[in-house]
Amino acid sequence: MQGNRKSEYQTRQKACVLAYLEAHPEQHITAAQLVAALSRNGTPVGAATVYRQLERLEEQGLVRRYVMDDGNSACWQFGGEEAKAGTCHSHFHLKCTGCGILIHLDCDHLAAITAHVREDHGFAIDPARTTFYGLCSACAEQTSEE
Amino acid sequence: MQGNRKSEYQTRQKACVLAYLEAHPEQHITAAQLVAALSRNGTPVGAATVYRQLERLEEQGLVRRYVMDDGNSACWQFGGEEAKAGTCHSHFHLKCTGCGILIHLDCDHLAAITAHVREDHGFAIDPARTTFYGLCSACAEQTSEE
DNA sequence: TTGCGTGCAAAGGTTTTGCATGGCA
DNA sequence: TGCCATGCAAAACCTTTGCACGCAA
Repeated sequence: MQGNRKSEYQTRQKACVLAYLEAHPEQHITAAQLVAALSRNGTPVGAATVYRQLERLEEQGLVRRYVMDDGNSACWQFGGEEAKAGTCHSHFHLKCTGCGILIHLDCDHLAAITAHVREDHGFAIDPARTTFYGLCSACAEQTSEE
Repeated sequence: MQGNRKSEYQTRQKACVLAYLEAHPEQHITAAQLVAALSRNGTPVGAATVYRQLERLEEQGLVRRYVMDDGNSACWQFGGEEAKAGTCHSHFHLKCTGCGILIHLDCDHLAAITAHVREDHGFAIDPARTTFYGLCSACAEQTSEE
């Protein structure tokens, strides 16, 4: 079931987008930043193409999309190798809305969620695309004392 | 840190916005829906006013703002006080990546997740911002036979 | 009366789409 | 060669802001 669903061309722009995200694995990057960075890199890519590539990469599970608190803009982060290798299919991610850190959570307890929801609610959760939002312990302290 | 900062007029529009949200405590309502609903109700309120009131209500903790991972729209829901109290108002959402349907999931089993992750992993999940992605039963069938 | 709240419209920003051209296979 | 991908620009979208008028206190 893996093969090429369609003929997908190998283009320079595609490689540039992915390469940049790969080079910044722990950063969340907005579309605008990506456009600017690539332009600065000497390999300019149109905004429309960036969005189209990001959409495609997201579908392929190579990058992950996050939404900023204001809801006006989204940012992307490379997170492909794990998702690609399939080692993430039983573990979830925690994204701190305070500092933006991404925590990989390996826990059998949580793996049971998928089964529970599928059996009791008829919904097949895709852990690779699902991220828990909240506050990490450090940010929680800051918030509480504010 | 509480309510009456003063010089807040009591207007019909303000009451209408709050009344509508109060009347639909378990629903997510977008600004556009709110505008449309109020207009249909015979008490039209301008979009700008709706946003201004929502912003104010959010500050006062009377309503809560949700940002969908779609990124293109935000929703509001009445119920700030309960959320603050921390009572297991664990209300997660399932979003089907196939048809886009949003399922509201009220389930005690899932409420335990929040507690577990907080205690064992030191991470305070915010159910309001967390959405499970996956496939609903209908879309799962379509995909499997494709 | 005073001044906040409202409405309309225009601005602001992000993301999507249309269409002709260019590049990969 | 065929066909996908790109780029530019315009559109679509949600949200915010400016300004004059209306209404609550």
